Amino acid sequence: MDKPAKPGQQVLAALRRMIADGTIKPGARIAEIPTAAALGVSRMPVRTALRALEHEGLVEKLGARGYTPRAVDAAAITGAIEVRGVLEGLAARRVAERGLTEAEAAQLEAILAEGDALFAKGHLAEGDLDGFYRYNLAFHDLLIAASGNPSIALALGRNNHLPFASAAALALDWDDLEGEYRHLRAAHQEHRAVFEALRTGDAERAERLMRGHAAVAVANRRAFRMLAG
Amino acid sequence: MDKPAKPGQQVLAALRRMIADGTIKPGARIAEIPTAAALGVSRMPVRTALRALEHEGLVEKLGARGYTPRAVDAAAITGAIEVRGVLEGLAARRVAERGLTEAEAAQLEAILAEGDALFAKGHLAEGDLDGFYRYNLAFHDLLIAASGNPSIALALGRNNHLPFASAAALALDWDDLEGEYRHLRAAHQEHRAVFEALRTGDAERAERLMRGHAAVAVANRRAFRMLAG
DNA sequence: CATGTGCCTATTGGATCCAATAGCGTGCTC
DNA sequence: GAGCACGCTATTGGATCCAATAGGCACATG
Repeated sequence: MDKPAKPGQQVLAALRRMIADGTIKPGARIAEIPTAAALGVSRMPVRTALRALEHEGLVEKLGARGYTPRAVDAAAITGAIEVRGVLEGLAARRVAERGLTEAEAAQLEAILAEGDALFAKGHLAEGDLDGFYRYNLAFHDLLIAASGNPSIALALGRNNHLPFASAAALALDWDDLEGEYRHLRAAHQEHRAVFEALRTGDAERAERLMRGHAAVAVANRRAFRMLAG
Repeated sequence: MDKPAKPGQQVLAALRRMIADGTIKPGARIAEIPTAAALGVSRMPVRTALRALEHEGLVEKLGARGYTPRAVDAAAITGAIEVRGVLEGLAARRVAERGLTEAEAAQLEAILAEGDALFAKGHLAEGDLDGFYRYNLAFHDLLIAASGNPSIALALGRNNHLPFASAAALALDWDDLEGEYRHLRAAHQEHRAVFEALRTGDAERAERLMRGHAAVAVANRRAFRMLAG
């Protein structure tokens, strides 16, 4: 399981990482040939990856002189999180309006039970962060899938690539695990509240809750500290 | 101006058209080699175009057996329009919250004046449809740009490729020009209402109006008739 | 007769090569 | 001395070739 990654995917991941961690600074040119040489592949996967990153909005074409990373500042991240908020809010609204099916309710309950289990003992254990990651993602994904509107998932696909913008991107402060425990538990309780709104068919409330749920990520100071540092 | 199109762009446009007009039906396989042969180019631009269309959500990968057009039904279009509604609603909200600058207000007023001129004489002339198209697009684009959130424009980029989903896609019933005149004038009046909400800083109202403005496109029967026929 | 296995072929992904193009520097001219 | 034009070079886009892979079919076996 260490090396099954296809070359093309590795190039894409490598470029994403380099852009994210500042190895390639915004404003710097990204040409195909040097990049391909540096990564030890041909120009082809690099070209593919750059086109994909352009579609994702991470880089922008620089005329006929290659690409350059798009500057990603705190405002951009905030904007992406706002977009996620309204899209997931729309998903929640639609699910509430349509009403939960038996199967969906059972599935959501099962997912939320995982969350309950994580926080039952009052603190975070080692594997719990990974557990929360999966639980959180499952909740959001199921909600989006249940919305019955594929355009929502499609539109969300973009934002998830920006750092900290995705629901999957947990910005954890490892120096303040108690604080993080409270944050994550609050998020879990918001999930429960959304679930109640869905069950009762309160579309307005479901949308509002879901929007607010995304907004808390904006308040996470850790993300901005990392940007500054 | 007849032949300046780059080969790659032509392939992309050709595939889009073929998918839109049903030359390639959903469920049918799109393989690189036959497609390239049919279009008289090599596999490379076809590959590029298919990747782009996949990002746009018009086709989906069929395992290792090529691509297939995504089925686009009335529900999909409705969904895309809903997404456009919440995104443009978010843009309007942000502009209203932040307040219009002098320059933005003047620009919007100039654009709206174009709309006023179009409807002043009480009926639609020949070139007016084109005029409305440009006016409408200018209004929406300016609003999105003024939101200061590039993620909105990025997310909207996806939906505009689906037929009838974009603000630029006017579904006109050429057999009922009087009815269309009323529709378009109503849209123009909604623009005016949004502008008022922006000026007064009523974010809630601006968002609601903008959402409703997108929703009227859903009610347009013409789109569904075209789908059926 | 059904099922599992192994080979074969069709198809995509990657590498290398070639052509077109745009930017840029230099030199000439006014 | 400044501006324009020409040619050069760097870089992307396209074509062709090769390798890896997955799906399908046939055959053998239980």
